[in-house]
Amino acid sequence: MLRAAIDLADERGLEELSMRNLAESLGVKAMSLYNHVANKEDILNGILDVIIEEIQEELADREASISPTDWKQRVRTRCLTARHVLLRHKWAPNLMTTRTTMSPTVLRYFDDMLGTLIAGGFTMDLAHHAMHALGSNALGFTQELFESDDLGPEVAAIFSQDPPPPGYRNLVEMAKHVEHDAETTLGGGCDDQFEFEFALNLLLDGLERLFERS
Amino acid sequence: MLRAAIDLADERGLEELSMRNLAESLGVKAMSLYNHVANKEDILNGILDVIIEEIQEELADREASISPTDWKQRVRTRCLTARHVLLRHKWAPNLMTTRTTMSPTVLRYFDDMLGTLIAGGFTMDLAHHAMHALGSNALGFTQELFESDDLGPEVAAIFSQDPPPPGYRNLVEMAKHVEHDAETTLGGGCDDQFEFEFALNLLLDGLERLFERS
DNA sequence: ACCTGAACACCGTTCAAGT
DNA sequence: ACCTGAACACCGTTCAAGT
Repeated sequence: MLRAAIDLADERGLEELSMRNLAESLGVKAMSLYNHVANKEDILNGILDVIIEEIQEELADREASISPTDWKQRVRTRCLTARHVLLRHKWAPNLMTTRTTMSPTVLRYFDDMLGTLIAGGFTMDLAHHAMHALGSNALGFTQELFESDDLGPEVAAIFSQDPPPPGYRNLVEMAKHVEHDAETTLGGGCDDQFEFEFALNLLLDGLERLFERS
Repeated sequence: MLRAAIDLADERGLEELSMRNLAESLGVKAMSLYNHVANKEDILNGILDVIIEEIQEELADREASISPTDWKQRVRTRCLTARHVLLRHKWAPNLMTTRTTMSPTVLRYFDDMLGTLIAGGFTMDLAHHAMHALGSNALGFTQELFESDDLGPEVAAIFSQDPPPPGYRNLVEMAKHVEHDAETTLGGGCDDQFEFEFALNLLLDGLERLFERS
């Protein structure tokens, strides 16, 4: 049933995941779902747990070859693996940011990350701040505030004016620069994978410096 | 009207912001709202614009005394000011993460941030990546994945067991450590302000190093 | 134990009708 | 120009009734 919910979200989006739609995809009526689950909240928390388990499974393969004390490589791998799984479930970040309570599965996931830092020699204090600083990177996503593919008509107008209107000149120039640089672009937009790794490396390098001084 | 929507969200939360409730708070019927706005989406985008404008106003005061070329201090001030405004509107981050199109007002806000980096001497390339790396920090929030105040009964049970169950030991130890450390704690939870600034400084210091080598 | 139809209290939104 | 009642197509959820 959680599987069916995930498939539905993958194929039709999060907003199409209603009790009625989910029931239909299972060949049953909506009210029957309440025999297996307390409410919709339960389903949403449940599918997130399944996603986390997917990440953990993929991690088991990828982490095996890395030294337990090489915290930097391990943390990087954890974040990149999470991101790899989330690419299959693009709705997951939006769901994660709206969840309010944390399940044991998610807790377990964070415990592994924290354990990686401790095993690498972090003090409890630095490890604590590091967990917060990694933030959503630990779960494989960054807050995408630049949905450059879906700019509305008003914004499109700003970018097509020549000369560009005052107050928007820097962004227009940046857009041109990005477009003309074949190395950092993918299909006209930004290279999300590169940007994710750039931010992640910034954080990891910063933590490494603090670690070496502690 | 946008003012009324913001007040409603401030007082009763984002989920209580419905067309019917908003209309009632204006002493009018729900259908009347459609004479002033195309749909609810318009309202949500509109109140975010108002929030951005609040940030810009507060920035006008705080930024005046900082040198235009001191990008680090300026960016830090921008992020902290945004955060300061968001503390008055706790629902705003959740709303920002679900918006899909960007308004000219938001665009303008990002243009100012980008301009700050350019004025500080950043290459266009580094400035571009910096904008992505700052992510939600630029708008004053980090993805709070640790809502430590609202842990459900299952999670509470994990933290109250002695000895702690395997797989959760690092987190339990960290929780104890944080609780016993009066300097880094506020009311038993984490010091969100400290964590925000910690992550922000990590990013700023990292960018500074890249800047000096470019 | 599991399913279901009918109903309830909500949504956002449309439309024809009022002033 | 602005407001409104009635209605539509949706929600999540409850409950009494079926097997």
